[in-house]
Amino acid sequence: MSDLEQISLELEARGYRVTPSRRAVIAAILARKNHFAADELAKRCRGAGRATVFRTIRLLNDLGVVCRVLMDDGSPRYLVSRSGHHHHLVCTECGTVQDLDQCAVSGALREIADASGYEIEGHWLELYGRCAACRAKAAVSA
Amino acid sequence: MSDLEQISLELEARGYRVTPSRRAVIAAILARKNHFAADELAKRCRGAGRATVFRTIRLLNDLGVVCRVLMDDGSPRYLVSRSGHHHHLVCTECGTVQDLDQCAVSGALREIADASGYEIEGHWLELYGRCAACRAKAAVSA
DNA sequence: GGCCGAGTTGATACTAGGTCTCAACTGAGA
DNA sequence: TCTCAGTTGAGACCTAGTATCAACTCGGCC
Ligand SMILES: [Zn+2]
Ligand SMILES: [Zn+2]
Ligand SMILES: [Zn+2]
Ligand SMILES: [Zn+2]
Repeated sequence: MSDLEQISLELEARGYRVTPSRRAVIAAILARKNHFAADELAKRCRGAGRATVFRTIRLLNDLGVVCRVLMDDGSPRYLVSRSGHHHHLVCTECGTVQDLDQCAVSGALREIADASGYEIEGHWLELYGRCAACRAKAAVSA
Repeated sequence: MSDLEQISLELEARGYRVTPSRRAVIAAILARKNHFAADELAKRCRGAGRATVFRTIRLLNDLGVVCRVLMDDGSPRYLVSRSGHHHHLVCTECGTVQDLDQCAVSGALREIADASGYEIEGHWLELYGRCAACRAKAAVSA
């Protein structure tokens, strides 16, 4: 079963219609190798208007099919990624995003909750760095 | 020495002029008890135009006088806060922001760097929860 | 005092990244 | 076939800024 079909089934299972517009958006997303900007996808994706592209991205984000990633300049990008709680490691040179399978703050939460009196409900974490490939390239050219 | 004077000296020490417009913006910021939106400050602050308010906020942010905080709905707010690396704990009910004196991820960075091959350069972290006051209020009304 | 030039200002236009509105359309089920 | 909730898209609108640029300010120098 293709990714497109799988996502379609997921949509149907939750009571959403799988329309031609939504198919077009999902196909355009799956065709992107790396992360993408919503506006860029809207321009690239004939078959769905801008509002529908944004709505579909939000829908897929809610479903856990895509993740929203904040780049180091603060601009948002989207990424086909695994669902469930996780964070990303973004290369500041080439933009490659790597999923992190563990949450780097979960361990500290109890301590922070105790010290602050807050009941911690959620968090947002992005990590920025230079990936192995970019570091190797820099080492060669240096 | 007032906060306003202290910040003015800091500006002068870095080669920036302390103009009436900047004084007005800084005074308006210091008058805010909690965090504030840049646009809201621009509306409230007679004595400086919108562009100058935004420019001054950015300047103060660069100087470490104010911090940018992402609320849980993603909207940015600013806060007079200490300089240096730190994070914030935001109450999702009343909006109170608490400075955290320790960085909750610094311990995990080495491990993540080793596992990923990335050289980690920075990160962005916000924590969300319900503060002690809001929890107490909820408990009473329940 | 007068002049210079860098720093600063603010009105306005512009941009990114979205959301809202609303009339038109679609399609699954009664 | 009728119905009506779900969906769509053009376009208006919104927030959070940044870019432009002519005008202004002011410290330093003659
Ligand atoms: Zn890279
Ligand atoms: Zn986490
Ligand atoms: Zn609170
Ligand atoms: Zn930190």
